[in-house]
Amino acid sequence: MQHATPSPAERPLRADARRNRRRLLDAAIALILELGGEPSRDAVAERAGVGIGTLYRHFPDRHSLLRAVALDVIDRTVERGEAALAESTSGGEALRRYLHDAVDSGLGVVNVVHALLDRTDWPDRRAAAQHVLDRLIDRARRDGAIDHDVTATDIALAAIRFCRPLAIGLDPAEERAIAHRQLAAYLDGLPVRLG
Amino acid sequence: MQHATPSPAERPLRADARRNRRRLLDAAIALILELGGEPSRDAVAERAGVGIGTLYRHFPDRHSLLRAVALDVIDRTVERGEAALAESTSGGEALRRYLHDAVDSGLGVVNVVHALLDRTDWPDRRAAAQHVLDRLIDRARRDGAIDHDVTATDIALAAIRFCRPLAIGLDPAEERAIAHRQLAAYLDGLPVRLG
DNA sequence: CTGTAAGCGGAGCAATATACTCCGTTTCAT
DNA sequence: ATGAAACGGAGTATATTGCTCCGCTTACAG
Repeated sequence: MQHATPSPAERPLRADARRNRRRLLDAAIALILELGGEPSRDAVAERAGVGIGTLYRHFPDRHSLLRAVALDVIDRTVERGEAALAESTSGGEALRRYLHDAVDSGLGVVNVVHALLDRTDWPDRRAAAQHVLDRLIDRARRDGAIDHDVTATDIALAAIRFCRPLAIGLDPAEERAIAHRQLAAYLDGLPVRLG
Repeated sequence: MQHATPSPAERPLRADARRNRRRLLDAAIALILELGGEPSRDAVAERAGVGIGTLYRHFPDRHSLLRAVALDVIDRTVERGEAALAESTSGGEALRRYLHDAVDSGLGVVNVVHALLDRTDWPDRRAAAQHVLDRLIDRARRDGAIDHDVTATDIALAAIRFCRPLAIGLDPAEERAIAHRQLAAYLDGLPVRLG
């Protein structure tokens, strides 16, 4: 045990491997958002412009692709949540911005994946997401932007509803535009006005 | 060609056949609402407590079950829309009632089915649904309940969004309760208050 | 009560879709 | 230039689903 044997995960990926991994993730996200369900492996590989062998090398078993997709999206959402918290002038504005960002960053896939995955997966990330949301709500409350009867569950469920793809054959831009419009109206209707 | 040969469709179904048909429809609706997608034939038959042969006798080809489900739900929705129009004291109230009824009567399956079916199917019913919606909006506008920039498309898309199953493993009652809460907030946030 | 046609169930086969492996070829990094 | 890493995709195994067929059961008219 002289020099710690570097676990294989540590070795940096070759450039093409990193690129393909990213492509697979993006393809999977796009497909899930489009069809509102789990896409077949072959479809993901084709969409990514990559061989199936490549998909299996990066994501060997049934769940690992979905897991990776969920982590990717959650991380992005948490990051944006932090930014919203840091940069917004009011709690209401931060919360509103967070939810609109969630629509844009594809949080919808997490909902879809969530249904397919064991809840015991990635407890840490879920905790991180939960934590950001809690802080957002807390601040919005302290600023008087939302009532106390608006719970974290309400917001989480709203995120699920408004981020979920309509799966009606709309193109992604239109889909997002609609989600933003509807979300805005919903937020306007929540007890007490959001900044 | 003496006495007009009665087309087979005309002969009234035997009592058990009618019961089973109804069961199949209900099972299909429940399954679609639960999993947010097309259920397998076998699953529908099992849920209905009926043999697969029976399913195929009633709905011989790929689309006929889905079509029947959609017609069933649309008819119910149109009916309720008419009632809302007839019984409500204001246009805003009628529109609000219509949307909440849509959540209850499983309009969500139409969204799901819609994506799987050819749009050229059942043009008549679609027209009927469209017509009720148009009248509801027209009346709500005349009553000053909604602005002119709230279009029929907005309302239709809202119906799609709020009726769509969350497919998160909630039981149906909870699912509906959430949809009602969210819909209410959304409606409150629409330009100009609904009666 | 009885006969019979309408209806039922579900085993089982065919078709399709999906998961996953394997290995010769290509690309990257040094 | 060369070895290690990664790639592609044909091909096979497996699961899923769609659908048929026919012997049995049930409704209901007479």
